[in-house]
Amino acid sequence: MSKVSARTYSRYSLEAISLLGKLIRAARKERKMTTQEVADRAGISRGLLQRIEKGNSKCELGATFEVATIVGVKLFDAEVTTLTKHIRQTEDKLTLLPKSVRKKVKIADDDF
Amino acid sequence: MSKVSARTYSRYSLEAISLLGKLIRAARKERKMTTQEVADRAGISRGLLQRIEKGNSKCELGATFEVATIVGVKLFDAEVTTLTKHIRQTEDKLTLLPKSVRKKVKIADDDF
DNA sequence: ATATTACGGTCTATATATAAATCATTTATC
DNA sequence: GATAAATGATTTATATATAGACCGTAATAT
Repeated sequence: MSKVSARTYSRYSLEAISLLGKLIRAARKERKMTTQEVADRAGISRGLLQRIEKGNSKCELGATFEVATIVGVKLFDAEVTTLTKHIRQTEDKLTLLPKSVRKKVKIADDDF
Repeated sequence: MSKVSARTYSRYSLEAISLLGKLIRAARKERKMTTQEVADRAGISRGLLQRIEKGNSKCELGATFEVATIVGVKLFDAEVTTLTKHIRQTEDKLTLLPKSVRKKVKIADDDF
C-alpha cells in the first residue's frame, strides 16, 4: 500500500488514450475478432487487452501499439514504408539540431 | 532473472514506437527544453524520458502520451476538440456494433 | 582552454503491471 | 426458452518498470 507516485496526466493525453482504446475496440468488432483471439495474437493476456480497450493509461506502450496494429488501427495514419521514411527524416532533423540543449544562465530567468 | 514473458512485437509496432520517440526528441530540442525540464513537467523521472525517446516499448502509455503532448507532438494529428468529437463518433459506432463477437461454431474451422 | 551543464548509463529498492485462474453476467445462436 | 460462448470483473503471485541517486562523458558558452 502507501501510494507514492500517483502520476496524473493532462486531459488531452487521457482523451487520446481513451480514443485509441475505443478505436481498437471498434476495429476489433468490425473484424469480428474476440478479445481472446486478439490477445493471443498479440501475445498478451485477455485482461490486458480489456484494460487497453478501456483506455487505461498504465498499459505497456508496446502491447497497446501491437494490438492496434493487429486490429488495423494505423498509428500516424501511415503505412510501414512511409513510417520508415518518416523515421529517416526525423533522424536527419535530429542530427542537424544541437546535441545538447543549453539554458540561458543569465541573471534572471526569462521564462514566462 | 529467469525471463518468463519475453513479449515480442511486430516490426510495424516497433517502428511506430521508435518514430514516436524520435519525434518527441526532435520536438523537445526544437523547443529548447532539457530532458530534466520535460520530465519534471510530465511528472516522471529523467531516466524514463530517455527510454521513451529511445523508443523503448515497455514504457507506460500514459507517460509517453503525456510527454508527447508537452513537447507538442500531436497524437492522431488532432486537437482536443476534434479528439473529443472523434471519441463520440467512435462511441456511436460502438453502440451500433454487436456487443459480443460470435464465432462460427460450425463443423470445421475455416481459418487460414 | 575552462567551467558548467546536459546527457547517457548503471545500480538498488519499491511500487505495480501483468498473467493466469476463476466466477458471474450478458449475449448470440439454436 | 435453452445452450454455449464472449465478456466483465476479481484475486493472487510474480516479473518488472520506475524513481532516485550516482557517476563519467560530452557539449556548450564564456
